Amino acid sequence: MSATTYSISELARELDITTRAIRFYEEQQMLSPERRGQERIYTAKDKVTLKLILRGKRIGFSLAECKELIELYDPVHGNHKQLHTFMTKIAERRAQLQQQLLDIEQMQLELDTAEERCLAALAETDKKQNVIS
Amino acid sequence: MSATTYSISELARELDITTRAIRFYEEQQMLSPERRGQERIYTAKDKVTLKLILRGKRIGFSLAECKELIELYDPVHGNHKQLHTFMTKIAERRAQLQQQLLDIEQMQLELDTAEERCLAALAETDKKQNVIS
DNA sequence: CAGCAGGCTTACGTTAACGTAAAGGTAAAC
DNA sequence: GTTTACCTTTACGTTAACGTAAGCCTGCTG
Repeated sequence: MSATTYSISELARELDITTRAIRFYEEQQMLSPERRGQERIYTAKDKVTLKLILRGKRIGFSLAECKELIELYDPVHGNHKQLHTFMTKIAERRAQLQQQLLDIEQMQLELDTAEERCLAALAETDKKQNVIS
Repeated sequence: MSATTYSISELARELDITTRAIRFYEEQQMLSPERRGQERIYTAKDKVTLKLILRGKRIGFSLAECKELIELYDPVHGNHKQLHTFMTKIAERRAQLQQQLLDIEQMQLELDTAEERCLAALAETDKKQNVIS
């Protein structure tokens, strides 16, 4: 069972990012792919990590925050105190996500009314059109 | 009915941002408060705009995107073609919000399992503690 | 009237997250 | 054997979104 691996450009194509970005994430210690000579070899796990990063970014997390999320996802190795800080961070993230849900709901409502106003205005211009034609 | 107005530092305190940020948003044409001499005078509408900006930022929108949202919120004045571009933008934003909802759901699930692993690990260390004590 | 709180403008500094370019190494293909 | 297609490192450039500081005006207040 030879595990599937990826070259950097394969991953870049598949995830629609640049190789530069991938290397940058490695600089930031969010990835540590194996090497065959100089070349970076990525595993399925690396791909998952990258997807986590991209998802984090989509909801406006900084790379630093994404890194924390990845560490949460990592096998827990810490001591009692570390575990508590982890739990605290998880709670914080949860609260943030909750706030974002509210924000998104509100924004959807506003898009609704904005759309209504647009439609109403369109109806107006259509009327005038009819008068002319 | 003298409308309530705010000084820049009042708004800053209330919304928990700096006066610099508020002035910056004005530079970016997202606000245009009246002046009494040199001093900026903010109305309730300005406050709403600022809240829109802050909410946009919380869900990871750039200021440029926030500005678009504000323009959507503005009284519609455009012509037929403009209205259609507006509607398109609204649809785009809606799709983005929808994706964010999915992303947040996924992340919540992952926080769940991360928390479970933490709790499990805590239970382990507690066991050892008991053996020692 | 000196001092302080708050407001203004102008302008340079800073951080994050890459983009872009230069210079070079390897391996298959023509 | 030299293009072509990748890969590498190093390093400077760029944009967004303010932070920070300097220098100045103004209206109280002790």
